[in-house]
Amino acid sequence: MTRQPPAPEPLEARLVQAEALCARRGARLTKLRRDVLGLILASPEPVGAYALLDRMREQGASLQPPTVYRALDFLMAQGLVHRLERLNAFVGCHDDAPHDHAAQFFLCTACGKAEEVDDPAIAEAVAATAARRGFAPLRATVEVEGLCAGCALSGSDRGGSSTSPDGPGPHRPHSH
Amino acid sequence: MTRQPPAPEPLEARLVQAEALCARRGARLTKLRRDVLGLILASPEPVGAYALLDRMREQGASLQPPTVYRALDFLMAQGLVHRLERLNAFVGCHDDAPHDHAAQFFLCTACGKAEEVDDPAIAEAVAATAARRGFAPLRATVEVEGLCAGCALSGSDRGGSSTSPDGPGPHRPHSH
DNA sequence: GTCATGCCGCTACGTTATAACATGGCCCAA
DNA sequence: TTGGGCCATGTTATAACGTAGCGGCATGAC
Ligand SMILES: [Zn+2]
Ligand SMILES: [Zn+2]
Ligand SMILES: [Zn+2]
Ligand SMILES: [Zn+2]
Repeated sequence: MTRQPPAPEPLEARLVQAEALCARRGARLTKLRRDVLGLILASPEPVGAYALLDRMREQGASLQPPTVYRALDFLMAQGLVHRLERLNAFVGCHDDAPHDHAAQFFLCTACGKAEEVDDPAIAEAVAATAARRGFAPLRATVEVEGLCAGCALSGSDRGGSSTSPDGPGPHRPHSH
Repeated sequence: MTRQPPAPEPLEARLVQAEALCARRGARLTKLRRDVLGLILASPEPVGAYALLDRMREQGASLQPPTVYRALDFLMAQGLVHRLERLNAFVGCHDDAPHDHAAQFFLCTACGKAEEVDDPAIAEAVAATAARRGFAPLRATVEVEGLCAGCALSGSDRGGSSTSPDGPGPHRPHSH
């Protein structure tokens, strides 16, 4: 039980998919960029740029902040990763064919996980309000903090080890 | 024409109102906090913490980052100011009786202004999606970047100096 | 070949935020 | 009056996040 495989197989598949996507666009998913993307996709939680830096270095690479940020810029431009403003962190896009799309995020303050959703109703509500004000939107940041389904259950329904064995706690709530 | 008074009068009124509000709650709007709030309210655009620090020092104060951040924490806890995640900056709440309320922001990348709105439709759309996922939201960040009505006009309708004489440009677009 | 382009290594720096500890005033009880 | 709890602030240092700018090197076009 030294490591459990949450999703080790789809990772490579997603990398291959990303490669194909970039190739189709004439963009170059270099080894560095691919490695960074791999680390992001492998992480169960959003990753900060400096955490990525550390992990790359642990893997033998020798690089500096600008290199990681450039890779992140590329990946964001390709829509392969999103930036979470509240966390100063990055997550892989869950879309099958990533592009520059409107997305919303639900961030659990207990377990630290980020769920990406693409809800047209939210996007439309925002667009409608913008239109009403004569505002021309370019991109919208929607990030909701709270408790995910699992943590909300184990938090209120004390004693019931229904879905998630360990309750909320271990994660630092990220004060802000 | 060295200075035009955009809203110099309501400022003091809003400070008095904030004082009354805090008093009613048993919170103490000290001189420091009041000064910080005053600077934020006086600014036509969102202000960064270190910009506040500089302005406080220009006014003779001698303080360090933690002091400003503590004041900002207090003001946010009272709902008197909001933090804009995309800008790492702060704005005064436009609500008449500020409290901890859901708000959305429209940020103009041309003129740098931030418009606060409180649109129930957006809040409800977010809440509905959260409920559907079993997610218990605590607070939502909604920040839309784009061009405000004035800048959108002067940007597309070149030559027409309808409302805003100077087109978009002088403001640094804040890359991210 | 050689030239342009794009990617990356690297130094140095700028910006934003917090930890940790010390100080001073205020109120109240002993 | 004296001590202690509480809150706001002062102070020092450092953590965390992000960028400017330059130069080298590979790749691919001509
Ligand atoms: Zn996405
Ligand atoms: Zn959770
Ligand atoms: Zn508000
Ligand atoms: Zn504008």
